[in-house]
Amino acid sequence: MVKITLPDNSTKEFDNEITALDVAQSISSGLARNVLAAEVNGIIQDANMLITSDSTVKLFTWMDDEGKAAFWHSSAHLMAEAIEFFFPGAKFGIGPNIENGFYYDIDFGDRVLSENDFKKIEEKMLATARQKQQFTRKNVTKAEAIEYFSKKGDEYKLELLADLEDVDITFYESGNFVDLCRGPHIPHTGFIKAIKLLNVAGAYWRGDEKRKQLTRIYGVSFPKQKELTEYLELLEEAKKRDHRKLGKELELFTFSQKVGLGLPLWLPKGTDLKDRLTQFLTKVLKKRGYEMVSSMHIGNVNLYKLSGHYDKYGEDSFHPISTPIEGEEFMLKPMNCPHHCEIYNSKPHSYKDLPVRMAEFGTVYRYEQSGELHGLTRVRGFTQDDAHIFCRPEQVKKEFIAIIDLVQYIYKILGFKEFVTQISLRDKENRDKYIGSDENWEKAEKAIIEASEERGLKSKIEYGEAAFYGPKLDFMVKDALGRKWQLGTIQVDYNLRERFNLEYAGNDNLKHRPVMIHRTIFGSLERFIAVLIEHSAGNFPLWLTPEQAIILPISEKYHNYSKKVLNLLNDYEIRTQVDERSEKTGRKIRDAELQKIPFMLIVGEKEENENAVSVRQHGKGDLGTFSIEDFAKLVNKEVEEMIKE
RNA sequence: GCCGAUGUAGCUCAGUGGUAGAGCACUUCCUUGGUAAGGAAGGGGUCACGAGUUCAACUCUCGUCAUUGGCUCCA
Repeated sequence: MVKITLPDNSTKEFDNEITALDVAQSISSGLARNVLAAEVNGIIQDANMLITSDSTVKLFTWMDDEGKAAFWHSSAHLMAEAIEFFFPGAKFGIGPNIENGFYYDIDFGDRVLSENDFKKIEEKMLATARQKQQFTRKNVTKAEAIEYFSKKGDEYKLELLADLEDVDITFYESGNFVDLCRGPHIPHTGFIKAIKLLNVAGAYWRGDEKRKQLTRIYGVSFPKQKELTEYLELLEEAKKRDHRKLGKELELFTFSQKVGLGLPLWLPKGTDLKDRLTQFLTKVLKKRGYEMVSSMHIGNVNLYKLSGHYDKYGEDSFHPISTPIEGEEFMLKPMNCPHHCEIYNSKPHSYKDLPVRMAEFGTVYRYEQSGELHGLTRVRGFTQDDAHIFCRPEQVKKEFIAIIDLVQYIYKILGFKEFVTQISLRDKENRDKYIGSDENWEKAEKAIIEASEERGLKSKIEYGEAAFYGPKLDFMVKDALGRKWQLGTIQVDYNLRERFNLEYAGNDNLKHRPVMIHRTIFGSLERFIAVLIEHSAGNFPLWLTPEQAIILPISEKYHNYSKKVLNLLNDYEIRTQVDERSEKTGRKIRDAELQKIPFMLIVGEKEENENAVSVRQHGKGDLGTFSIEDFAKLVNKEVEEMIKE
């Protein structure tokens, strides 16, 4: 007799040994047809594994992340089998499932695999899938496993084996492919109905750039063709929203080989957008007790040696430049914090002055590897929306909460409704990697956790992800396509206050060290604007967009009236232009729509007579006739609504 | 930096071992038109760059640079 407890706490009893599939069958045959994997007493395993004693069972289908994981993991095996068929002797590294699909790292020896090979591999995979091959699990000893892969000549699997204990080593066999694998796998390959191999890439064996580079093949698979189609449509949509494409089309920024890699050139409209963003943020920050400061683009190399950044990141910075006569060395500023420390040190501080909140839109330069550069999201020169807060230890939590509120407010205004947070703490095992006393760390970690809880954030806690100088809280926004982007970060720092001898006089009249908090909301303006472009598909919020409206005269006869409208709207601080080209109205509308300008104001005889404009909204169509003043009020009211706290 | 792919007009892209193409954009002219492309003519390219093979290279080979998908890195 086996007693099975299900997640809803109901129980079922069976006479014999059973599998999770049998459990599913006892509930409904529909469920049984869809079960991909199961969790038995907390362990995720194959749905067809025998259950011999009373157990708690959870069943996973395609609707569950665990089900998808098994599905994609099995798809990776299926791909490996097909690849082994076409490329006998290929050696296999690892082939896991990932967030959206799977990959397999493979050593093809002298052969090269290209995307041209995808089609035949996909077809082979589908043909195999249709055979409903079972994944057979086999317990093997370490010696047996080593013998198998030695014979096969797969040194990667042998290396993986070397790290495994001689217990619970399992092989999975499906068709002609045998793999060292922990599982779980789906019951048979027949579930896999749609497959798409996406791209090939080089990937270092075990992520170590000193080791051999294997060929990584990414793919995705689904139980229904329709889901694959939808997924591919999502990828298409992402392509359409690519900020590099839209940045060009909307004339926001460009790059030039002559200027240099990773050094963006902001065009007039992009500059306008960026400036408006910084102006808005400046206003918000001042309201919240921040003071704006500014520092230069270069700093003495000794400054960064003092801060410790030179030792740690000197390799990733531009080489020092020297003054022509004295030979004094300067570096392009890689971060703002040392400069801000010196601003703090420019006068003595009392505990009464704290916290000091110092903000700067500081442009910094970092040597990013050439292969890393990507549009505006990874560049060599960028502007941080940086701030440093110098406060007393007991103020840390309050400051943290204030920053969390600020970040939330800003994201909301910019149209990001969802974000997730991660708290990065010390590695529990290895505390030597960090500087600062245990006491301070504990205080700071506690403050972060409490602040996060107090604001109802469901932060994921990661141990070992903290910076060497303190714990941090990171913000990741979700964009309109559900993609996550890391933007803001709040970090506590116990390093710089020692190195820069930061102090304040306490109420005991003794010198104390302030706690320093680094924080950014966007990370970098460049990166943020890239994310904003992709999130909004170039349809920026009305308050932020470079051009809010465009005036479209029906013909030359109305150019004078158009200019009158332009001047009036300018008086209302509405950003607009007149399209004076000798084109038909339909054409002007089309071009304005493509430029994603929020409002088109069509003016002709009727409007001139009535002192009005005919308003068409981007993506929506004709809104009817408005007096110029009413239109201005409409825009300004909407803008006000958008940015009010 | 490493592995793969790509590089033809301002943009999007065809194309062939034998004198370089389209659409859009641009210029000029005609047109003055009411809610997503009016018409005509014209200008514009060392086919990324440099070598090699060939009677002949935009095309084939190699190298360089850049772009791109990843890997590694990210104060």
